[in-house]
Amino acid sequence: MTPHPRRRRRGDDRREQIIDEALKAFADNGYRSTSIAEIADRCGLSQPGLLHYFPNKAALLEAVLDYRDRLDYDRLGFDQELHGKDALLRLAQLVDHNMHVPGLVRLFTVLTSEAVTADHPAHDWALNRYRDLQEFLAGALRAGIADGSIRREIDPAAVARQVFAMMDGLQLQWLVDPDNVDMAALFRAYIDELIAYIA
Amino acid sequence: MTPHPRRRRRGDDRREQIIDEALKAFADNGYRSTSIAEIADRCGLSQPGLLHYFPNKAALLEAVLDYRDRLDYDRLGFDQELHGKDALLRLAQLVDHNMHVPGLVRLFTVLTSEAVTADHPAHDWALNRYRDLQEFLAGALRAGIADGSIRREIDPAAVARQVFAMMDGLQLQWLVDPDNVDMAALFRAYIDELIAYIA
DNA sequence: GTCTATATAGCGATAGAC
DNA sequence: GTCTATCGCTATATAGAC
Repeated sequence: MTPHPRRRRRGDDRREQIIDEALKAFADNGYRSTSIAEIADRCGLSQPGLLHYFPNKAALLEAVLDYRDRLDYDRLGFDQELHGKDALLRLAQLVDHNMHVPGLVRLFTVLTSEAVTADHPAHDWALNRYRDLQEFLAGALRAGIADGSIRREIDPAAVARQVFAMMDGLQLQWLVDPDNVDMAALFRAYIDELIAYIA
Repeated sequence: MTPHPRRRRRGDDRREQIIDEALKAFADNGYRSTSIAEIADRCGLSQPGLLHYFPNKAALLEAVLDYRDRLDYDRLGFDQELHGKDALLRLAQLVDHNMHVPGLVRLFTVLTSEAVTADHPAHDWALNRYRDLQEFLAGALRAGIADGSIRREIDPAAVARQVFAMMDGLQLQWLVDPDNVDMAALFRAYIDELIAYIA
């Protein structure tokens, strides 16, 4: 209450609110089908009122994606230099958690698929996101090979791609039919078998 | 040339042409972002001219999905009662082939992700498609268990879901970054390991 | 910082002429 | 079978008042 003008500026709150509502809206209907007027409305703003904070729709999308990446990377422990199996188990934990935030999962899934066309404003984001995730896991697997906990014959880059493919594919099936797909259990079963295979 | 009016009606050609162009357009930009005027234009038709063949946009989408399903199910040999490993190898062949038809793959990927919201006109299609595919493969795996070529401990329904998850996830990565993702090789490696594991 | 008003463009669908 | 014309609606973005 009584927001002190020196430290807690109103503008920053508005920005956060807009990003939050935009995230939900993009997750529900994708980027192209969501109007900024609808997002503005959910914030109790007029459409030009929203455009006071973001110059255009693409800039708003970018802010949403930055926010989402920060959440995910924090949860993954991106910087923590995890070794092979630890990184895989961390991913299984992430999928467990994702079942409680369907909105975020839907945002990622809808946007990534929408962004497969090269001219989409989120195409570079999708490309870099896969590269980052793949390098994170491939690095962890290489570390596991180095310390002898993972067999030398396995291909870290290929396994990394397969793991994220399984994760995304299960997310898609879960989103389409949430009551009949236990995403976390299916992913954990895959990870357990994979760990047994690569050890 | 010189189309005989009795057998080869012009209207059927037009319908096929419209479906073909609609498929490409939906694959490029999704359903919601594609206008029927744009599809009509690619066919050398006006927008009301197109609506002479399909009463509305959703009906056109349905025709496109029917067409796509027919292509896929034919290629899978849906009716042929394949046993365990044969069905898995057939899927690997399908992924090989898919690398030559990126448009069809994109159609499926973009539409399925768009259709995760329950009100989307393709939502039921996506749901039934996964159910059909999952039952096809789960049935084949059960047949493999029955004839002793697959271990009794494996869960046919779970493995079937995982296999299609891997397929879809690799498709997504391939579409985002075609030059750096060898979808067919990654899927075949997964299938080979899976066959070794379940045998 | 937020508004009203508006410019400009696109959408799906229908009516009716040829 | 295909067109022009048009309705009613929605979109992004800008101009300018308060």
